[in-house]
Amino acid sequence: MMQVFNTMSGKKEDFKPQGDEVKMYVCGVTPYDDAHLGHAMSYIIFDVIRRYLKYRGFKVKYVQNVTDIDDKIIARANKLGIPQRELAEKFTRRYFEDMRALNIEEPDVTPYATDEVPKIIEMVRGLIDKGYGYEAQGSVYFRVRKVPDYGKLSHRSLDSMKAGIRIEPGEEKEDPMDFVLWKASKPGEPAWDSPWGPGRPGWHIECSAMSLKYLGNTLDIHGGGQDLIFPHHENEIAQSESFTGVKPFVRHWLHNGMVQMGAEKMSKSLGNLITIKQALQNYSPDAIRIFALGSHYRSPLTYSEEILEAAEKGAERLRQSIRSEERAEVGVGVDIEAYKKRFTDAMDDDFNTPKALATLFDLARELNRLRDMGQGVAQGQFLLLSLANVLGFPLAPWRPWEIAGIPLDEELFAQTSAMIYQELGRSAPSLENQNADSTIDNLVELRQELRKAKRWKQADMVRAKLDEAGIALEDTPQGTVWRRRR
RNA sequence: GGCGGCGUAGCCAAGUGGUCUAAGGCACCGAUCUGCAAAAUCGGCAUCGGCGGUUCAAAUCCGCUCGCCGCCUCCA
Repeated sequence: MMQVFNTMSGKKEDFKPQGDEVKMYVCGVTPYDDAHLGHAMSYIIFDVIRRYLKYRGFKVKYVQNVTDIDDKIIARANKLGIPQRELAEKFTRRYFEDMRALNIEEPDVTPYATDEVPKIIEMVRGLIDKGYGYEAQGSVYFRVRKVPDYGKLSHRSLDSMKAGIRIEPGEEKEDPMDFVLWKASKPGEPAWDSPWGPGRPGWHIECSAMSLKYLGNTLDIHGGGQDLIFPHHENEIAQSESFTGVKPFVRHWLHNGMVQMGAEKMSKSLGNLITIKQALQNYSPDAIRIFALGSHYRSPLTYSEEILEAAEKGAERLRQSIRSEERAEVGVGVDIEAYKKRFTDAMDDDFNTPKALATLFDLARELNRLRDMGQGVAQGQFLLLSLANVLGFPLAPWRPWEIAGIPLDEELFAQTSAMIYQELGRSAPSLENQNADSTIDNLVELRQELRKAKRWKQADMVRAKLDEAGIALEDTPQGTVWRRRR
C-alpha cells in the first residue's frame, strides 16, 4: 500500500483514490517571466509522482493550469509596453519548452484561465447565491467568516491571523481576511464582461473552476509548492467546498519544499533565481533531475553549483552503465525482482526518491561489475532503464548532449584538428563537408595509428588536445570511444 | 508574535527504537585494469548540533539549549 504525506492531516496516510483513475491537479505557472529551478523542482516531483502512479497500475488524469491573466502579468506587460496577451503567450511557450527539455510529461489537460471565464463567472455567481460571495463596487469577495473550518489546511485560525493583517486603502471588504473572487478592472486593463461589470478573475478562483470542470468535485491529489498552502490552497478549499457542498475538495494534499538560493528561498519576487534555461546551458536534464530527486520532495533544497556538478557526475555514471556493448554471453543476470521491490518499497513510502535513486546506483554498480567480469547485462540494463524512466530520466544511452540540444562547436574542432596536424608536422586533411562529429572521428583514428606505431607521446598529445576541447577518450576492448565531457 | 520544518562524513543526502560500528551520490586516499590514461571494479573514509532524561536498547522517544529556514503579502 502506498503511503502519502497529506498536508491536511500532517501525516502519512494510505493512498486511496476514489476510482481507477487518479484525478490529479497541480497548480501551474503565471507566465510573466521565465521559469526557474524552483519550478523545475516542483514539476519534476509531480511528474515523477504521476509516472510512478502509472507504473503502479493507476490511470492518471493530470490537469495543470496556466494562469494567463493576473496583476503581475498586467504590470509586466505595461512595463514592457506590450499587450498582456502577448506577454503571457510568450512565456507560456517558453515554459513548455523548458518542460519538454526536462522530460516532464505534458499534462492531459492544460486549461488557460482566460478560456475559462464563463466557468469562473458561473462559480462566482453560485457563491453569491449561496451567501458566500458579496459584491462591492464591481468586485466580488469571498466571505471567509462564513466557513467555519477555514484554515484547516494551513492549520491556523482566523483569529490567529488577525494580528498583522494590513488592509489596503480603498478596499471594500467586510473582513480583512476576505479575498477577491472577481476583480473589477480599471480602465485600460484587460476585462471580461460579467454580471458585476467588466473585470477579471481573482487569483484563487481559476484553480477551483478548472479543477472542478475537468476533474469533478473531489480531486485525489492536489499538488503545488509549499508556498501555495496559504492563502492559495486554503482559499481554493473554501471556494470549492462552499460552491459544491461536497467535502473533501481534495483527498491528498501534496506540497513540495522550496528551492533555496543560499539561505533564502529562490523566488521571482526576490529576484535571486537561476532560470531553467540558464541551468540547461550548463547541466543535463538528467543532472537537474538528480538534483530535484536527490533529496526528499518535502525538504527544502539548496541550489549550488557543487550540487549540480555532483549530480552531473552521478548522471554520467548511470548513463555509462546502460551504454550498450555487444556481448554474446548472456550471463547470470541480476535479481530483477529484488531491485524492483527495493525501488517500489522506497517509492511507496511517500515517494522516497533518494532511496529509489540509491537503488538505481546500486544496480548500475552491479551491472558494471558483471560487465567487467565479461558477462552480458542487457536484461539488467533494460531494468535500469525502465526504472530510471519511472523517475523520468531520459538517460540517453550515448551522446547525451544531443538530448540537451547543445551542438558541438564545429569551429572549435576544426581548429583543434589543424593544431594537431601542425604539431605532428603533417598536412591536415581537407575539412570540406566535415562536421564536428567526423572531425573528431578522424582524430581518434589518427591517434589509433600513432598508438599502433607505439608513438605514445604523439598519441597522448592528440588525446590531450581533444580533452582541452571537451572530448574525453576511452580505450575499451571494443576500440576507442569518445564522449563529450562537461 | 502565531503555525510548520530542519541540524547525520569535506559537500549533498537517506535512515525516525534493536538488522545502524548509519544507504546512495560527489570529493579524497590506496589497489586492480591500462603503453600511460579514462571509464569501471575492489577497499578505505561518520557514532548522528550540544546537554540531560526514558529504555535492556536511541541518530531514531521526551525535556532543555544553540544554530538555521519556510509560511503568515505575490510566489512552484
